[in-house]
Order: sequence, then C-alpha cells, then structure tokens
Amino acid sequence: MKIAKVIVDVPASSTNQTFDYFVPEKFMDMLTVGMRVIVPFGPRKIMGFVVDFTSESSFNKLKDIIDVLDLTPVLTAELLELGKWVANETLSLSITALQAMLPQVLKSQYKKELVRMTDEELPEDIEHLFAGRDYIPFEEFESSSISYYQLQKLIETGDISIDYLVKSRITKKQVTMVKPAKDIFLLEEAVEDLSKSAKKQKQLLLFFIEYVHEMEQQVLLKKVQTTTGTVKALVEKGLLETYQKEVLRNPYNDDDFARTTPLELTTEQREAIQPINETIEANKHDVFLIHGVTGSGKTEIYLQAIQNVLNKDKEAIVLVPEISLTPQMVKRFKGRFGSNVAVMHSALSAGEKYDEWRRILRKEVKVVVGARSAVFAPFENLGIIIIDEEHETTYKQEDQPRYHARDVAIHRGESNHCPVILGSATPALESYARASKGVYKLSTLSERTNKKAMPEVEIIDMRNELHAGNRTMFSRALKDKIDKCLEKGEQIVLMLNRRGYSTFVMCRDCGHVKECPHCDIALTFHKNSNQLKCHYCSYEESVPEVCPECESDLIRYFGTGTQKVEESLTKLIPEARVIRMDVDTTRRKGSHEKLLSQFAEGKADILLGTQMIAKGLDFENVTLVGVLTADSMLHLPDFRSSEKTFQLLTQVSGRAGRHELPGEVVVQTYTPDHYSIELASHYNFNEFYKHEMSMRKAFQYPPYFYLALITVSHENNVKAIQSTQQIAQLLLKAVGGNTVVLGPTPSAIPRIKDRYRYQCMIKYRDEPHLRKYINKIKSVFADEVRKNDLLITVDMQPYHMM
DNA sequence: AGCACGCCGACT
DNA sequence: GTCGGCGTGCTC
Repeated sequence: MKIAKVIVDVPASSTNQTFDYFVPEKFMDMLTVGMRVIVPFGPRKIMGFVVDFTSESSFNKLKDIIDVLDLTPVLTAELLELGKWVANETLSLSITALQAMLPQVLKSQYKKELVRMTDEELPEDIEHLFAGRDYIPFEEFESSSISYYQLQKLIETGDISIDYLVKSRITKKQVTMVKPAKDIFLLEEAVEDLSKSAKKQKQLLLFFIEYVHEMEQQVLLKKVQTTTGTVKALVEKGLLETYQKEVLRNPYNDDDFARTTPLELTTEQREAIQPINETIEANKHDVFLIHGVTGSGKTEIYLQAIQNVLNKDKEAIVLVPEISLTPQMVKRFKGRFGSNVAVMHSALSAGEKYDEWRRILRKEVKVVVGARSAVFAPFENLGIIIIDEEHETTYKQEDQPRYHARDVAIHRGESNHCPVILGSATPALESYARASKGVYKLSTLSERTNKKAMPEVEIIDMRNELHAGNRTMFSRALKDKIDKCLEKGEQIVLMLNRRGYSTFVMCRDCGHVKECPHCDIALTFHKNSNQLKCHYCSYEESVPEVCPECESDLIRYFGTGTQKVEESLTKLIPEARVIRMDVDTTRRKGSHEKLLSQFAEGKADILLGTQMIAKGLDFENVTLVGVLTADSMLHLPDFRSSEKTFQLLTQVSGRAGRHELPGEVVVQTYTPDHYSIELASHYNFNEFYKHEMSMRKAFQYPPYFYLALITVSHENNVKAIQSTQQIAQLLLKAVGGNTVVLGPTPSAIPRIKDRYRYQCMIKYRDEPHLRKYINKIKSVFADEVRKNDLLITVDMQPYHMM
C-alpha cells in the first residue's frame, strides 16, 4: 500500500509534522514528491505538500488523498531539503518555509459553503437565506440572524451539509486564436463564393491561405486592418474558428533590449574572475567576495561568469536588492542574455510573478534576476549564485520565515557544488570578516573602469552654519555649488538621509504628538483622506481641529522632510526645477520609473529624495551630490547605524561624476568627526572596517557574536514581562558561560495592537544547541501560547530590533 | 488554524 | 427549551 507523507497547510506548532495519507489507485503512478495535494483534515479539506512516501504507517486510521493539484512537482527534491533547512535554521514552521519558496498564487484559499441536500420545504428563514440557490457562502449564514443551534439540527437531519472548498488563486492569461475550420482548398472555393462587397472577409481568408495556419486574433486584426466583426462573420459561415490558448505574461518586451557583447576586462577584473571560472569549471563550491568600488565593473564580471555557466548548460541566479530601483540592471542582463532571463521582483503583479516562475520551472530560461525570494528559483542544475550589493539589509526577510538570502544562497551553493559570488562596494562587516579569515575568497577592485577618480567629498560642519546665522538646511557651500551647477546646466542629486518616512501631527504650542490609542507609535497623516492612520493596527481617525491636550489650534503636519526641504529649496533657488522622490510621490506603481526617466531626460535640475535615490542610479549629467543630514541615522538605537551610515554615504557619493564630467559631493553634518562620516569621505573602507570591528568586539556584537532575539507579547503588561523573564532564566540555565542573555527589555515599540512587547536578546559565539534550547522553551510555553494568547517570536541574526 | 464538543450561564 | 460563549483536544 502506498502512503504519502504530507506537510499540511496549517501553520501551528502542533501540526508542524508530516501526516500520512493513502494514495488512491488513480494517482498511484503520477504522484511524486514535491506536488501539492488536497487532503481531508478533520472535517475540513486542506492543501498539503507531499514530501515523502512510505509503505507503512504507525497511524491506523489513514484517509485517502482527495486530489492532486499539480502534474509536475512545484518543489524539487533540493528545495524540499532546503525548506527543511530554512525551517530549522530560522525556527519557523515547515509549511511556512515551503510556502515562502513558491509564488503567492500557489497559496490555497479556503471557503466554506452550506449545501442544500433536500428538495423538501425548509423552515422559512432558511429558505429565505438560500433564496432559491443550491449552495451559499457560509458568511451569508453568519451575517444572518439564524442561530447555529438551528443549523446544527438541519445538519443532523441531513437537510443541509457543509462543504469545505480549497480554492486556487491562479489566473492564467488567455488569448483568442483564429484558425481555418476547413481545408485550404475548401477555403479557396469559399473565397470565390463570397459576395463582392465582402472585401475584408476575402482578405482575411487569403491571409490564411497564403501565410499562416493560426494566429492570435489581436495580431491578426492589426495585420489585416479589420475588426472582430469580420472574424465573427467567417466563423458563422463555418470557415474559421476561434479558440482560447494560454500564454505566459511577459512583463518585459525582450525586443526592447539592445543586445550587448562581453567587454574587454581590466587586469583587476581578470584577476577577480579567474578563480571564479576555475571553480565553475571544477564544479566546486566556494564563496567569493568581490569588494569593488562603485564603477569598477562588478556587473561585467557577473555577466561573464554567467556566460561560462551557461556554456556548461547550467543555470544562474542573480539577486539584486530591489530591482524596481534599477531598470538598468534588468537592461544589462536582458541585453546580454535576451529571453533567457526571468525577472522576479515586487513590482510585478502576482500573475506575472507566477508566469516568470513557470518559465524557470519549465526550463525556458537559464538566468533569473530577482529580489530576495528569487534565491528559491526552482532550477535543477544550478551553476552560480550572485548576490549584488550583498550588504543590503533587504536580503533579510522580516517576517516568517526570517531567513537571510545570503545564507540560503550559500547553502544552495553547497548542495549544488557551485560558486556563490557576493559583490559590494561596501561589504557587510560579517562578510568582510569571513573573507579576511579566508572563509570566503576576497577579490578587490580598486579602480573604476573609466580610470576616473572617485568624486571629491567635502564635509560641512552645520554647527558653524548655525553660528554664522544660516538657519536654512542648506550650507553656504552647498548653495554655491548648486548655483554653479545650474549655471553650467548640470544636474544635482540631494539626499535627505532620514528614517522618519511618515508624516505625523504635532501641536506647536505644547508639543503633543497624536499617538495611536492601541500602539505606542505616532499616527501617520494621510493627506488625501485627511485622516490619521496607524501603520501597525487599522486604527483611523480624522485630524483634530484643536490640540486634545492644550486646545491650541496651532496643529502642524510634519512632512516626510523631503516636502519641507523642497519648499525651502524653491524659496532659496526659485529657478531650479525639482523632482521629489519619497514615499508620497512613489506610492503609485510605476511612478518610480517615471520620475527617474523624467530626471534622466533633463526635465529637472535637482533630484531630491530619501535613501531610495542612493542606489544604482546612473545619470550622465549629475555632477553634484549633496547629503543634507548625514548623521540623522547615527543616533538610532541600532548597533549597525555606523555601518549603515558609512555604506549609504559611500553609495550616494558614487552617484556623482560617473561619466565624462567630474563629480563633487557635499556632506552636511552636525558630527563631522564621527569616524563613519570622516572615513566615508575618503572612501577608506579598510580603516572603517578596522575601527568598526574594534567597536563590535568591545560591545559584543556581530561579527564577533551571533544574535538571537526573542520577542514576547501579551495584552497584560505584567504577564509579558514575567514570561520574558522566565524565558531569559530558562535560557541562562541552558547556555554556556560565554553566552550573554539580556532582558527583559521593552521592545522599540513597547505596545502594538494593545499588546505589550518585551524582548530577550542572546549574544553567543559557540552555542551549537541553541536552536534546540529555544525550541524546548517554546514547547514549555506552547500551552500558554494557545490558551493564554501569549505570543513568542524568534529572530535568529536579527537586522531590525523590532 | 479552525473545528467539534462539552459545559455553563442567561434568557424566556 | 433555546441560545451564545468559552475552554479544550484533535486533526493522518
């Protein structure tokens, strides 16, 4: 008897195991590991993944698999193993890990329906509810005034039953095709029989006789310059027929990309690519860190390494931080590899993502360029994984499973015996430390391919500006340089390095800030609806007329910052044309690209924005980059804030003078002596690395120590503290003497949705059983989690201390 | 998770 | 007798 082991779609710790099911005769030959199935689970029907087969089970009341959802497995054997690894590594549920590797549309939706089982008259209110239908959505019953008790009775008598449905979200794009319904010679006869006025019909028939067997209707209509009416007429005469055919959506028109050929490599580039090529050739796994200054030609190395992988008939994954920001990146890969490239990023619709994913599954492409989750691309013959801008924190997923794409990539590299390339101008400390120890192979590209020096960086001490009576956000030096730039007709990028992306409302008299009544966080002002909203719960209220504290009517909106800067900028330099880029102006889909292309076309002189403008942009005419507030990130309670500041300043400086024109950078700050600002201005990564490493060592932070963060939340403040306290104590008992257990500490946002949040931080160097300990503790609290609404989340190697 | 089942208290 | 509201155990 064939039995399937199934991971069921029930995200709970008590169901985090396989369940056994009989495989019915009809599926016996076709069902394989990695397919999705529908199985009975209690009274319900749910989706599950087949992960294994067996011939016997310790459970003696097995049920049959109801249905199989896939004809080819959606998860390869390697991905199933990877899922196990991710679940274990991130302490998340197996089902969550498996779902994370697939496009969203493959997630099942569940529906409940009431089915009428009898033709006989039902009680009046029930008849009213069904209103002549045979089945109704369960929600309709719930919103009616009919009692559960009454329903229960009707189910007992068998007059009504409940049906549990598993629904798919998949939508497939279809096009109408047209083809002849008869043999060609019959069509030729028909042409003769057409009335003389039917010119277009004749033309259409001749088109099929002379050129094609079938054609997409829309294309056909354009070619023959006619309308659907003509086609319809011929279909009615029985000469043509139409049918539906599924097509994959293609978010990019591959013809739009001019093909490129490999560039001549510099000596440095050749030295960097050689060991990579050797590893590819030897089918070996190794991790390479390419530390290359902006403009040093890292991408060309990626492209040529991929070409070598393709020559061996293998596949490549390229991860980029947020691809919607870098259409240039897509262009470079599509330009080199054409339609052999799938693109996966957040700006695609769910359907587009699904189709790109299927291109990979069907082996129609060999290269995927994508954001974080593309690391799970279902290739079966992987030859290389590349992570560009490897220091970017977006590679860490912030909800479960909380994996880091870099770790997943390296794990896949190991199991596929292929190299993993990490590239960055400002490598993460963790990566550089490993490279220094020889765990990763380090290559350094210190020269830009165009031999141009990095732009000169001038640091402006804003305290002096204030003393000199300049109260604006623009130093005199920056203002001067902007003016000069404008005179020469060159462009400027201004960055406001600020985390506070949201607008809040403050009373000018008493300083009162309107906060969410359920969360300890300021409400966000939404201009279009004139409402205050909470980003953590769904709370919403209208903007008060007067301050609720002091009744003053001097209520003010504090903009994104960029808004304010834009205002003062236009006051200061009225003739400058400014494009503002922040959360407000880029909210709509595609607005990002639109603003950037406007800037590229020279429709504005100044591009003003937040961090989002620091990365990957490449404009010929930009010669001045200004950082308005370099230190605003430094004071955040985050041990990585210096590293992030250094990275950001280095990145944004690279935006100036990338081409013929020389560039300049102005960095305004209140802390000009801070090492991350000082060293970024000299592009001195090595010195920064040394300094930051000594800080990390002193304060016991990564890369010297690993971190694990446990967040506990509960409605009751005391309960939350006590539970965190208990967890900390249990941990302390289990771990070794060199491990530090901190907490309970209130979380950065101490209350969300009326739940109090406390944290316990673990710093460790060598704790091989830590995951086991944490799992043990979680199982101790499992009862409380379920019965008492206690919530425990664990983040291994956290990036945000939320 | 989400369901059934059982116990309790309220209401009429 | 009729109802909803929890707490609890279970799902191959």
